[in-house]
Amino acid sequence: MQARIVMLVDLDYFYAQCEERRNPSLKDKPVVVCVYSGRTEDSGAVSTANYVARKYGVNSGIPILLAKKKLKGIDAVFLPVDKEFYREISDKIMEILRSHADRFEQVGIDEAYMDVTQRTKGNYQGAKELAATIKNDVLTQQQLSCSIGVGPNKLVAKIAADIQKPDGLTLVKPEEVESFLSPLHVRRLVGVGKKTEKKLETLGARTVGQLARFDVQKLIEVFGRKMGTYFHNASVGIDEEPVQERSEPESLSRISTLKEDTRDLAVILNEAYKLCNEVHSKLLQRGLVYRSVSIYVVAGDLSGHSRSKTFENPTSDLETFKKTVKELFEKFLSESDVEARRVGVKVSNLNKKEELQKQITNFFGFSNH
DNA sequence: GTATGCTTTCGGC
DNA sequence: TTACGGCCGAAAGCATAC
Repeated sequence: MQARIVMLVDLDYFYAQCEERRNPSLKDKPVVVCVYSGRTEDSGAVSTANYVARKYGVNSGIPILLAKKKLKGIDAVFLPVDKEFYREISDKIMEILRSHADRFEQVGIDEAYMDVTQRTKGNYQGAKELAATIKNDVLTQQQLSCSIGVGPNKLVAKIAADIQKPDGLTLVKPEEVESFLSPLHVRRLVGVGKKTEKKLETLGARTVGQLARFDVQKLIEVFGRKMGTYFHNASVGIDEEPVQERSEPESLSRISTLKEDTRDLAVILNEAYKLCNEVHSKLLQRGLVYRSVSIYVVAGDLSGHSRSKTFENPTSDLETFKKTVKELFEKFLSESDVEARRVGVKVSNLNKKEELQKQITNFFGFSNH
């Protein structure tokens, strides 16, 4: 059993960089890729901005109108998201990355983990050269830059990739892991959210280094065996999570913004059913069945609310989906007095249809041995 | 007590 | 002065099971 070498490849400011590639004259201007909600002209939020725009404080998630204010008087370009175009580019780049990996795991549209232990023979100089080759291949074949983190596992590779970007390459060798992680805030560890951060702070652990000095037993007392052990391991850079193909998504959802805020069930369902149709057609395309249905409401004050229901048995039925969505919105409206600004629907607990049938067949047909 | 499953909320991109 | 998406998986809280 050899020590692993894992890479995390992150495509830089992905949507905006795709737009720069399509129209290179944008390159020296602020480029702001926006999700327009359609409620009013320019209502919506910024999805991604290039680094020229970021210098002006234009970051992901801010309102489009705020971005325009920050860029007032500047020769900036605002574009709507073109997800299909980005998806095409992503697919081609992921193919390149996959060809350089022993094992490959795509995470979202612009990130992937690669296990490169075998082909680098566990050698970090080899890994550095491979990473440089990958960056060069992506640049010459698809004209996009990326940032790569290299380390002994996914946890370290992911954090390393964040150290230098855009166009970064950061290696953290096993003997460097401790000094690399020590000064970082505990919040950077996967599994540490706001509440856990608070709890750890109370215990006196703000940084990963401070967490590492805690007795495992103490952590187990506070967080339970599973999480306590996990936190201890993470704090000293131990992470055994394998790089694994992610074949299917865990959930499929659609959300959209209403013309105006409302509590009118008919208006809400009219929109929600359209979303159901779209989610359902994606389900069929992928040959998936669902076991849970959720609805989502963003209120006028932008607070989020949801309701969900899980069935005993999986189904792919559209009418069941819509009926459940209706029940959940009725439930939500009776329990809450907020007005809906955006409404969404989601299916989760997904499974491949054929595999389900295989399981049933196996169970009923071939289990008598 | 700890694990597991379900529901709701949070937060990254 | 305010302004505000869409999608995903992770986190957190709770109930129940072992």
